[in-house]
Amino acid sequence: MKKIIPTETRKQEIFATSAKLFKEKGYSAVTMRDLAQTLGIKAASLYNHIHSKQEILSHIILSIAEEFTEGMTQILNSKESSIQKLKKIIILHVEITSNNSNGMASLNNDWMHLEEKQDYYLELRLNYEDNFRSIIKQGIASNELKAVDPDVTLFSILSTLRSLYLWIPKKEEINKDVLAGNLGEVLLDGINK
Amino acid sequence: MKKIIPTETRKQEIFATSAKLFKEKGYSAVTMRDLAQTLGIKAASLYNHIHSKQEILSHIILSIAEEFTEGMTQILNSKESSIQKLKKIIILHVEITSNNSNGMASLNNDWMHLEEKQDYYLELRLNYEDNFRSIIKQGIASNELKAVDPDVTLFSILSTLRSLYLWIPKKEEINKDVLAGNLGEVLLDGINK
DNA sequence: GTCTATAAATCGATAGAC
DNA sequence: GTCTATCGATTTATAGAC
Repeated sequence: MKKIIPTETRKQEIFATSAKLFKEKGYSAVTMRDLAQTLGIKAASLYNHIHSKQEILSHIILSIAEEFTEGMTQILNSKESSIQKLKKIIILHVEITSNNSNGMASLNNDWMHLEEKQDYYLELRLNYEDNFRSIIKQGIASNELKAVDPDVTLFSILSTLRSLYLWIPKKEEINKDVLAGNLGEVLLDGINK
Repeated sequence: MKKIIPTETRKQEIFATSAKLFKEKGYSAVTMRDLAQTLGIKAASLYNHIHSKQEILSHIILSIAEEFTEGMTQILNSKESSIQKLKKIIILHVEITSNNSNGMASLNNDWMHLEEKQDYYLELRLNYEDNFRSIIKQGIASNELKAVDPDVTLFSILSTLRSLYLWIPKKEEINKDVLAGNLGEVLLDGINK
């Protein structure tokens, strides 16, 4: 009796496996044969589930980007201190990265290989950074944060949060809340005694 | 009269142009024809100066990696406080990244496409991280630094420093010393008032 | 839903003229 | 030192049998 996998499940499996391979070698270096072989099928069979390699990349990156956009919107609408908003942003990154660390690699490193959807992705990213920066500026204005160059602060925190995908998979034993807490300490309070 | 470019100069030009293209699209997505066209010659002509595409990547990444190794050795040998050593590491990253931000992109994102030299690169990187971590641990032991998880601290600072290549090219008006100073404030003292 | 076979384009690299 | 021409391998994607 032949094992039949429903298309929708197979499609999710293709996205997940692709993200894993894209993280290891990057979008351009992963061939449809690599992907098929990892899934235990032939390359041609992939096209019964997806239309193109580009569609895979598009789905991986944009689904995460929209998740970040949604999270940022909720944080902006919450009536809390700037420090609390920054902590919520840290939690947002830990949460999304924990659930999809492979996809985060594509979002960080392979967005430039997006074709039709690249402009849309860049728009989401720019808006996200603008909102992030506005929270930092608000924190400085309300005297919660030190008056360091907001761009340096944004760059520093965001660089760390964007690199979480490299680090979280190696720290599986650690609790997400503990990690977010430690990151909040280091990123907000510093390490100098 | 024909313009003749000495091979050694041309070779440096090939390395520099490759690093620029590798930063934009990644090693795998840049073809020898892309590279040649940017240089205004034909692809076949490249092979009068270099032996393979792999040789280009190898040179770009390993020359920088060895620069970091050398810098770290000097910092380790300096008899200073842990805080001062950390500040020197920040300066080292700002310095190297300012001089070669395109190459830093390859070092960060394309090291997995190294072939013969990959093990050597990974050895240099691992040693660098071990030395970095030992400075942090020493700082905690001597009561200079807060007793946060050393791995979280290492990850956070190193993520920011490794991302400098994305940011420095956009901030050309800024002085390197000012940038290193601001980064030291944010990374070491935090932003919370 | 998966397969074999193959199309059409592109890849890194080489040979040899100038 | 650069060129034209080309090789052999590999790429994404399609057609059609089962």
